[in-house]
Amino acid sequence: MDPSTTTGGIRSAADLGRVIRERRKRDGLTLVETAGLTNVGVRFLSELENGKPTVRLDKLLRVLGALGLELRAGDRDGR
Amino acid sequence: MDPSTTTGGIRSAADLGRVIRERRKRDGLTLVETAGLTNVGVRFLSELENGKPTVRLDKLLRVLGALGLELRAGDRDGR
DNA sequence: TGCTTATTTTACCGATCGGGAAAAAATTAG
DNA sequence: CTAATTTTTTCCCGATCGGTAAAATAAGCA
Repeated sequence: MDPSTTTGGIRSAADLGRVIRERRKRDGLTLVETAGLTNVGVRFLSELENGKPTVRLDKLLRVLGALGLELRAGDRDGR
Repeated sequence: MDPSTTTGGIRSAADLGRVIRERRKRDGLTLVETAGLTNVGVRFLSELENGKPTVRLDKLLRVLGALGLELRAGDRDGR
């Protein structure tokens, strides 16, 4: 199961941070590089990946986009 | 296709707002009610549903949770 | 193993903005 | 036209985030 890059449900900032970091690593990118191509600070990116709960949506979306990720919303029970 | 409550990809705050409002309406809830059970202000909720890009993640997640929604991240191409 | 280098985390400062409460204004429903 | 719902102000404290530098970790290599 779970063949593609689908993640388990994201219910917390920590979950999200995990997903992002995992993807970034998979792409062999450093924080500095990623920050550069997303127009966010390195510090922000680090905090984001570490599950800071109060990050702003726009910044978050920018990072996801740059990493080729996209969000989806659905019932908690899943697929 | 798309049998469950799966949404198209969420790439902007506007997309997200749309999903949230749709779901809230489907549940027959008012902003005041929803704000109450999510511990966020009515103003925030209104702005969120109208696509304010700078909302904070924690508040956002709280609302999604209260509405029985969950986020998922995957490749832009989808499933 | 120990050392060097690459990467990440954290501390500061300052400008900017988020969002709660409450009420008025505006839009929608009945 | 009246009641209900949503949007928008106002006041305002507290926190975010960028840039930068230093500290702490992780990686890489002989």
